[in-house]
Amino acid sequence: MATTRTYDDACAIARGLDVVGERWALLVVRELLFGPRRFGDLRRALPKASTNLLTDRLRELEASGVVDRRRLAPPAGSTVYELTTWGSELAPVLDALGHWALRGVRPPTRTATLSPTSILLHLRDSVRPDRRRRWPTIRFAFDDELWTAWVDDGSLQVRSGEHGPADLVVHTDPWSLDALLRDPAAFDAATSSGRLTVHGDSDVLRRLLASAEPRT
Amino acid sequence: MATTRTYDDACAIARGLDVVGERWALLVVRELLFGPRRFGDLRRALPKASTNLLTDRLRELEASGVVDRRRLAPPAGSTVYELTTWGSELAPVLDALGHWALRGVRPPTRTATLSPTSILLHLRDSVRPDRRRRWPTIRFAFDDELWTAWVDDGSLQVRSGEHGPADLVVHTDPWSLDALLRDPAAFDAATSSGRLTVHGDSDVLRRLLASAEPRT
DNA sequence: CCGCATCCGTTTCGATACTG
DNA sequence: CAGTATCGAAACGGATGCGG
Repeated sequence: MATTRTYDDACAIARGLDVVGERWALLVVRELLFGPRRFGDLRRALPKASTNLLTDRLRELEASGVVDRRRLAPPAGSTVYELTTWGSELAPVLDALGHWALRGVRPPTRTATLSPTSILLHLRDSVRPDRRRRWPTIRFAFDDELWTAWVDDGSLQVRSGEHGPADLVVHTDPWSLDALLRDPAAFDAATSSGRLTVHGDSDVLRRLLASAEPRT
Repeated sequence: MATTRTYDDACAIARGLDVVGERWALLVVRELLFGPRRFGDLRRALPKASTNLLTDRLRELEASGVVDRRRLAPPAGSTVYELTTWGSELAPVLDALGHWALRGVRPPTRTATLSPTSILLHLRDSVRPDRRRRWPTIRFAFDDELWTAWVDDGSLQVRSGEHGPADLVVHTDPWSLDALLRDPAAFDAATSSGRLTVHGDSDVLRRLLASAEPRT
């Protein structure tokens, strides 16, 4: 059964929390920021949320107009969840929360999870790709889940899945990418140890990582 | 007993939610945005939160560095809660959430509560005081709780309590002020019915309300 | 496998009563 | 005024089952 409790407070902040304030709700939204995802994708991205909880949140977010549930055309026939227009407008809220947290929160634990979406969000917010250069399209492959990234107007754009052809393909995992964002100089060590594989011009990724602002 | 559960997710958004994602936490922060408040003030502002819950949230927010608990000097001797510097930096998060909610959320119910802080937040975000005019300091009195508002650099500033002398004093309640923000033309009806009492130049308040953007 | 539904122990919430 | 104590209800979290 889905949660329906309310703060019954007329303030816009409280009414917003009525919609996205339940536990895990904003993390589901986070996972949908870069495009549609299947139930199993969300499960892998949020392994510490139980399946019934995921189901409940998706139903509630669907009922309140934040998420759309869509069945893909046969023969694929699978169900995908994606943000509505209104739901995608939560991006500034998540951005503000993430930037606030970075300024004062304790470092993550050793057992913490890190989803592809999370690290790509962080990559997008960290890098400052040189506007004068032409940047090719990058395909990120995390354990067979694909993302597409490209530079538009001086900032990195990311979408889930294959958005057209890519000029280079990067196989890695979220934690290795996180380590490279902290220390871009470890690029060669990551490739030679197999934590990072680049098909195509690896200098593109090297330059992108090097453009990241130093971590606070 | 205070809540200590965690998402155990390395993403900054999740770590932020570990701190302010528990139920009622962000509404407690909202109530502290305009300055220090006592436990009883918070209780009146959030009447639907039980007292033990308020205690738990305040303790957690204190432990994580969002809220400071301070005992006033004798003879007052009362305890007040106020945001730390980091805690006050949650303002953009609450702003973003409130603005997002206004664009898509259902209207409040008939039984909803509306705290002085909530309506003053809305007032502050709605009005566009004319920069060319000199605006006097306004004291708002809601049921013996006082706020001070003044115009600085074209926007309304609000603080809880008495911040220096005020040029006019406005006695009202949150719902009446909300109604006037929706319909500034009802100003005279509000004064003659006693829902609004102004000591001083009432045209100041009239002009301020009239500068509000029409509601979406 | 995917997308849930059901069951069940634990934690948190919410309401009321009570104390220093 | 500023919280505790208590207790039933609800939500969470983990495991398992099940039809497609």
